[in-house]
Amino acid sequence: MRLKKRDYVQNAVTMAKALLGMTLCRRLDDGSVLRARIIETEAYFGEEDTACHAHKGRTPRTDVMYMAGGHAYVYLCYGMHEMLNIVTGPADHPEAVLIRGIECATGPGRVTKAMRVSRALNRENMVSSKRLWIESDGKCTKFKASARIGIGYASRRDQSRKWRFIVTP
DNA sequence: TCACGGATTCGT
DNA sequence: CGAATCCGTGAT
Repeated sequence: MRLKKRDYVQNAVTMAKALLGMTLCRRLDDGSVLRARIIETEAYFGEEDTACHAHKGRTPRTDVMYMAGGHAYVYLCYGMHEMLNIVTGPADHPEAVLIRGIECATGPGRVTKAMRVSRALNRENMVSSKRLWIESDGKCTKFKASARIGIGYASRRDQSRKWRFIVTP
């Protein structure tokens, strides 16, 4: 079943775990649909999380994270990689889940390449979009938690949080 | 207008 | 493990 708005309006850490095993769906311009099982995620939680892009407050870039859960936040990293995040939580509290891996593509840059996701989908409403959404079969998935990657700029405390989640076989 | 640096990737 | 890569962001 396709996720509804209420499914997205929850804590990003909870959502990051829940998204494991769910299916990321992408309809291309030619009508074909790409589907992939999500196997790795990371949570970014609010201005209090120094690893979160929104920790310095609301800016043109982070504005989308302040929208209600269910929107896509896509940005360019290292000048060359597009990153797909799912905005979660209530409006005005910036939270998001980075999709780090799908079956047959690990690494956030590879995920967007495989699923043909670009910044053109930034701010997309995944509740109503015909181009990007998520489906769940309701099943639980086992996973392991570890520290987030590539956040050396964050506080030691936030670097140590185990907010990276990977499906276990 | 411009200096800074990054939620990475790939090859060795 | 280290270099490539380069545009966007955010402040001036």
